[in-house]
Amino acid sequence: MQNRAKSSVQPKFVGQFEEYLKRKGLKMTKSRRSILEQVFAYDGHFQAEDLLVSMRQNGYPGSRATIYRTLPLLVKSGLLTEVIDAQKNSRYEHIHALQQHAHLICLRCSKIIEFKNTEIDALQKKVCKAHQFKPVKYRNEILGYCSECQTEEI
Amino acid sequence: MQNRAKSSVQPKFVGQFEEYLKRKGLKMTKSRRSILEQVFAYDGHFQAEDLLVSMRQNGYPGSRATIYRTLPLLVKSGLLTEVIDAQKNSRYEHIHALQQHAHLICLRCSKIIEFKNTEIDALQKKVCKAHQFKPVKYRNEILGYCSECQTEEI
DNA sequence: ATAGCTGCAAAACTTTTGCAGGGGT
DNA sequence: ACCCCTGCAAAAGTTTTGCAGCTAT
Repeated sequence: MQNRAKSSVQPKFVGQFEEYLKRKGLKMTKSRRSILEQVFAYDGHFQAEDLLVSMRQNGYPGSRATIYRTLPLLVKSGLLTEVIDAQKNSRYEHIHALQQHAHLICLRCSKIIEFKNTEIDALQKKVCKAHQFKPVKYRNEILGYCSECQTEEI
Repeated sequence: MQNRAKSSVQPKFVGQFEEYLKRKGLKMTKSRRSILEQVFAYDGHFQAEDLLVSMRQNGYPGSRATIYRTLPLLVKSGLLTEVIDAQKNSRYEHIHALQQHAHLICLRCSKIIEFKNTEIDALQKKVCKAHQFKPVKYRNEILGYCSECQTEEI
């Protein structure tokens, strides 16, 4: 039972979550802290179910329900981003400090390639402003075939 | 039993679908034709279930399964576009001839506002090319609060 | 003390699938 | 004829929820 990933969450992220919770009149609990830790222990994109398995393996408690209840909170607190994959399931990725990015998702091998493009971001913000729309979440996913899977037909 | 919406599908769309089906070794059937008609009778965005109800109301036969099996074909034939809504369900809209567009989706009232931005489209294509990625489907949905629902907090 | 949390299991929902019979080409 | 299609109902799979007991503040 290696207590790995124990210190992988930067304090400022914990703080950001606590602040969000407080603002909403919610509480910081052991479960939520554990989930926060595990979430940041992930390198890439993961699903709720992945997280559950990972938590069980690492000896953390936590039920499926709690995970499903917590992930949206992390999204709303700004620590997590939700990506809808090719199978239309929710995948998440934590903000690794860097700027926002979008995804190319392969319909055959399910690979997810990240890309960033500040021009697109800027244009999107402009559109929102023009419509007096207050953006919360951007979905900018391009589905198709990656260079290795191009032979595949739709 | 008004036989409305009978002629709302332009022949060229029927042709396009037939061509796709032929290319795939599939058949044009009554069910598929009915679904095509009903799909083009819709003004805005609809879900599979909406279509089922609408077809029942208009006296068309057709089961849920067939609808779920046909909509993806229409997408692949290029006649329909899939949009993932705030609840993560599939919504569809037929191409009303015009160019591609993206969506602002209100998290509170679920309203869907369309917008087009050719600059964004061009940039996305450029990104794909840079990654040797063959795009099939673009998801460009911005979730947030429309001008009337801004008071709402997340 | 008082909200709010958690876990479990059941429920809810959309979407998919197996199968037996019907239908285009 | 052949293969594809359809309907039904059941299944699958993810996500949500009710409830009873527990826990931060």
